Amino acid sequence: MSLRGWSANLPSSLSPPWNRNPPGLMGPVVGMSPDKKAGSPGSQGGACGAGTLPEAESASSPLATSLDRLGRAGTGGAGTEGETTEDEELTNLNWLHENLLQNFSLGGPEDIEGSPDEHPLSSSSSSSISSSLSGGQAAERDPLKSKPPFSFSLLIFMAIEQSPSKSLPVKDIYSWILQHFPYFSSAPTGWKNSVRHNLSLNKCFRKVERSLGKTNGKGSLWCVDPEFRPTLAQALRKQHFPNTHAFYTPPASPPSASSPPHHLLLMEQGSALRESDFDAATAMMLLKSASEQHSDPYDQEGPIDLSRRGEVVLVSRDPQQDHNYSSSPPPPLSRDVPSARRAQAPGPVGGKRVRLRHADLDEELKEAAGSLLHLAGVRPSLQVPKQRGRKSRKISRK
DNA sequence: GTCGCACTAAACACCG
DNA sequence: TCGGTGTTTAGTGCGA
Repeated sequence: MSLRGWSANLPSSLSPPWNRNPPGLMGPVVGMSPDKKAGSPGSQGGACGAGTLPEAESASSPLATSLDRLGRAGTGGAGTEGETTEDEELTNLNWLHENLLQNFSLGGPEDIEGSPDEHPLSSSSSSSISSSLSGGQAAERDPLKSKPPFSFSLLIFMAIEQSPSKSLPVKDIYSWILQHFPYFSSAPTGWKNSVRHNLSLNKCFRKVERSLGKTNGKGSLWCVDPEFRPTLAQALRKQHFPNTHAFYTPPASPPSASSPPHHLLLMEQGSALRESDFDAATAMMLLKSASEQHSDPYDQEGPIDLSRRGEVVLVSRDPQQDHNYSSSPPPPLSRDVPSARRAQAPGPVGGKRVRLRHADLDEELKEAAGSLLHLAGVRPSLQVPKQRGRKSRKISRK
């Protein structure tokens, strides 16, 4: 069954956005004139961080934990694009599973058991990446090349956060996106413009002067404003797992029981390529965000003891932030926060964080666990985040 | 119907 | 001069 096949079996509301979206999704991308610089994306991919960004390559982040390894392998990080093999991803996913699922004992192990030996992860996720891509069924690949269910801001966020130095030049951001979302490789360069647009306008991102000879001109480094890192992480989670609880909540019958849900079928069919990719990134971000709150040098709140479920500094759960991770009181929340961001004093600013109550923390942890379950293939009937992406754009606007 | 947000496109300026 | 980068503005579509 093809991806289209299974998606066709689902209600439209459960269908992943990239399938739910008609060809009009990113219509301009598909229908627009081919990228004049079509070669650039591919050619840039190999240069991700290597050579062009020594600081990113060599920088050993204080946060360089296993999570970072995960991130690096997932991104190709300091390596080249081609070096990121499925095995690496699988290894990392295994690590994720082995370490984190076991460390996260929030809802009880029954939530994450799902018979590890028969874990869908072992038979799907990473292997599906190559198999799906190497398959000759272009028609089935198309959906996989649909626009990822992440906003550009989140893509940038993931790219930056997965870099060892937590900062990337735009070029490497391009590369990361291209590497993880091949959709963009066939998209016109307009998306690059959007990336830059986001970098400039989204106050979540800050430009860092490059110290290595390069001054301000080309190739500034971009990093995530530490103040917004948790917010972005949460936005990522929210965007990807809006209804995590739906599957986090232990089902009446285990997912792997006699009546496997759609998602398991799909995983078995190796059709979850893109999603698995997303999952890896998302789960990593979730976990990283959790760990980085623990070690974020910018975090003035000090280390977080997950075992101490009293107060944890997390972002506000203001529904508004579900869609606007850049939201914060001082600057306007409107889409374009141009000079507001720059006018804003860099560095941590108090008052943006709220302390989550115990219940909220539980919810966070549950969501994290849900993400891991999702990563492991236990997914909520393809509960894909509410796709904010446009479904269709008129090809001819002007 | 309105509003906010994400996205796209374009133009322009700056820098190497 | 050219290409990459960064900024800004305008317009569009979608979901809440």
